[in-house]
Amino acid sequence: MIKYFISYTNKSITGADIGLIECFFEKKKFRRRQYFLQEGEICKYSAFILKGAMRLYRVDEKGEEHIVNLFVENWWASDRESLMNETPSYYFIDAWEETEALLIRKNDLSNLIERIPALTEWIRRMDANFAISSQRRISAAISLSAEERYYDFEKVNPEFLHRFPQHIIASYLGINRETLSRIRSRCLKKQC
Amino acid sequence: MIKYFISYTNKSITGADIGLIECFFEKKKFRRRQYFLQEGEICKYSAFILKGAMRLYRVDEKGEEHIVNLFVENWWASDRESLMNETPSYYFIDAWEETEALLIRKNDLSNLIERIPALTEWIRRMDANFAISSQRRISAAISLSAEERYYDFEKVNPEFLHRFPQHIIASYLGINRETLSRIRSRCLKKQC
DNA sequence: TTTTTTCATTGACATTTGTCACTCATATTT
DNA sequence: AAATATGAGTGACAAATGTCAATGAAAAAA
Repeated sequence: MIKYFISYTNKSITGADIGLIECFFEKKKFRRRQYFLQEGEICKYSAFILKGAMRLYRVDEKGEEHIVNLFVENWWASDRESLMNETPSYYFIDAWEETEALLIRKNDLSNLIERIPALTEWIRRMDANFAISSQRRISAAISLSAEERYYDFEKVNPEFLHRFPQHIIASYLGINRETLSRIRSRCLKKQC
Repeated sequence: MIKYFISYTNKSITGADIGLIECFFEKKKFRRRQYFLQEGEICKYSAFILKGAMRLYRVDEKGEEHIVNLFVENWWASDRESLMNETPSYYFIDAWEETEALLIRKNDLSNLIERIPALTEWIRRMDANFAISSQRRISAAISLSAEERYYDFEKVNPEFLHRFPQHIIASYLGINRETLSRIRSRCLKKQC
């Protein structure tokens, strides 16, 4: 489990550090559809996903789910707004697949980062990755049509296509299932 | 100038640290419309804005600008994807207002962070703020109508309303100027 | 196996948003 | 002052996307 971390860093980590890391993280399994966070709760943990997939979504007044983010192996799942400010979350996070994750509390992570320089760098890289994917997503959302967003998604996240059903992908792209279905059938007719 | 940093951290910073920080940052002024980054260039610096406002945007095949982000005082302006991966940027960043900023190279910032623990914490907080605002933006983009997005924007960024013209705000929201104009006039008629 | 759920597709139609063309007002530059 | 750029508003119409309703297939549960 700790291998995931180590393989990312180029700096050496001592055995003592590894012990320290292991004792702050708590391994937890989530069954399909099990909540990691519910609307109104304060997010207490960041979850590093070892195996499986989670989704972060908002539920609107009509009860519709809107997929704000999808997380798979080696990504952090959390609502950073709630975690950071200790405010009730507007979102739900649940396991879409059977999931295994390492949980850590905000303060524990801060402490570890302070003590282990290699971790600092690794976490910054994860933050940068998140920032990059968010910027791409925003750029697509404001400047591409539904169809273009889908093809972009196909190109950037090909593995997601098989892992999540179409209505989840549609929601992630900000369109409804019917529209996505039509985009796909239009594409099949054109053989593209 | 360095005050901006210090006021954010709760930890004490020594005079030596301040000297170190000052010698890595380079102060630069941008005239209105002056580029900080152009499409195809590799982003070499992060810019911490002391005074003014910058915009990050994409230009599509038709030559239309799409505002991906707006930055004002105490925010970092950069294209993290280009900065991080040292790849040519897809975006432009320019000064919308007369702007004064502190520039720093990626490696210099990494070095400073490694040496000054208080900075680490502060930078993490900035990264978290960026993550929070990105998530809000994505959530709005995929789940709200143009009208709802505008009212949300009004609520979340009231200061932007007076600082940027309507066509910039429209683009930021992913709608066109005419639609925004109609949303506003509809609202005036209803006295809301 | 039978029974439910979940997921995908399609047609008819409504609504939202975009496009184009034109006008006016206000800054900004010459 | 005249000329030019910039920003905002509006009508007529087009295109994209959403909504509702119905169907069938496949997967999961009983």
